[in-house]
Amino acid sequence: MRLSRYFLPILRDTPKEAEIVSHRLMLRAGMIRQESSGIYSWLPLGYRVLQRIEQIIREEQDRSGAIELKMPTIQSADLWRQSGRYDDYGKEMLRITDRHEREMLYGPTNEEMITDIFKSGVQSYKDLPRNLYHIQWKFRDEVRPRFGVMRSREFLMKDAYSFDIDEAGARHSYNKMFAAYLRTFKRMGLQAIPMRADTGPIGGDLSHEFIILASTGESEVFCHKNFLEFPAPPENIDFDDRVALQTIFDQWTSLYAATSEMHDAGAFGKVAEADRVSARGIEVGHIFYFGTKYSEPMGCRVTGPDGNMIPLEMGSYGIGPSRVAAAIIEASHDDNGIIWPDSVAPFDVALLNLKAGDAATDAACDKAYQALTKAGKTVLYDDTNERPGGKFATADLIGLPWQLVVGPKGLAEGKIELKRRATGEKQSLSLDEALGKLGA
RNA sequence: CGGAGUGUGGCUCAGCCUGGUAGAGCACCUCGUUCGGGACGAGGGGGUCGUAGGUUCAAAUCCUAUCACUCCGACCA
Repeated sequence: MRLSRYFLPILRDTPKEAEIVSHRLMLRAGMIRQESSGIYSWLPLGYRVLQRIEQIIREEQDRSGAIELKMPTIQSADLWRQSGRYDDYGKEMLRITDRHEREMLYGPTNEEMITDIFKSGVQSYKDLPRNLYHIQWKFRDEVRPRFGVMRSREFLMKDAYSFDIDEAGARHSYNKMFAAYLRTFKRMGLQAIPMRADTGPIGGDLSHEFIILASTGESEVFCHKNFLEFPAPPENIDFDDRVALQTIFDQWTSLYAATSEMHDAGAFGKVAEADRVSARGIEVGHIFYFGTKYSEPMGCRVTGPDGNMIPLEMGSYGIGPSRVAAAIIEASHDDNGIIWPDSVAPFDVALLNLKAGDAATDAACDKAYQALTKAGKTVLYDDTNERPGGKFATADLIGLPWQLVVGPKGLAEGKIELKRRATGEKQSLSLDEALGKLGA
């Protein structure tokens, strides 16, 4: 993409409402724009990041055996009356009336709808287990939205729902998501720590929040420091291997880790002092096992082996990709701007033309652009005639993994600069060498 | 929802107290000089001062209402 043809509204000043670094940087880098309190547009650069995050989530959900579908944002109040949550959910739910005076709502979550869908499509225990997920916009009318997309009212959520015949099966389904989440966050460059969590309005008795440590996190968390080094499950893990998944679950829950709501100071005190981590954290995922809380009242049952009707054991599993985008920035930035992990960066390479209009420089940049594109790299080519200093600052702000700097001076010496954003390391190379380093 | 505060060109803000018909920096446009880590000069465009009402010869400024947004507390991906 040529910058001269792109839509990238960079801000030089920091908008005053932005309190935390991810919000500031997302606004300054032209990723998002506030439309209303807690409601944001994702501008082209931000949307690319969001899509990459979504794709990693999708790949790991699929790997674990979950099946993607798409449910609507608008739901009928009747569905929620069946579970009894229409009245329970309170003002956080955005209620809407259509032209026929029918009561509708903008979905804050989808347990009711998926249960309704599932029961209409499955009659036998032989059709189990299943896990269905979608990635869809949600709306929760937060009393106080803040921190940009970190706590917004409209937000994107991947929500998965598992259906099993019995508790043992449901626990395996839970463990699948547990392992998939560890892999998902690791791929995004985040070390997420599962912590025992309160189940809140979703209900149930087994629940973990996946927390990443960040000084601007909203919750206070306590954990064993070894969690910071734990490896995620490997790519080839067998999700049908109950023992292997239980082992992963046991490992990751063997040490102390809790949010402030679940914190047990006494238990934490037994952890060696040097191993204790008290920090602030950002919740990037939350998984629940809640048994028959929805299947029972909504009549989601199948015929079991003995011919009797059995209500399904369910769980739900959420990740907020829009929040994750902000969380990644909280975890990965410096004074100059964002430092994108390779896996979620909006483009792979920033190509900086230091003298647009100069024939030799333009030619070298064109060559690099084409070679990189052909090699499957995404390139944001700054072909504008801005002052070079501004290009460097902009490149650091938007934080692409690599910066390839091409100017007449370097070309004359046969050397151009390749900079790694994360380390600041710069190499002087010939154009071909630089392209080789980038895999082109 | 309780408490506090803010609305003035795209962004950051001054002006308001003490009414006299709107400013600065950045950004943007033109020309020129520049060009390797947020350039310089000259010229230029852009604002119903959140909205509605009121007071007044006169309102960004005073009064009333209203809307929006932000921050501090209880909820959540």
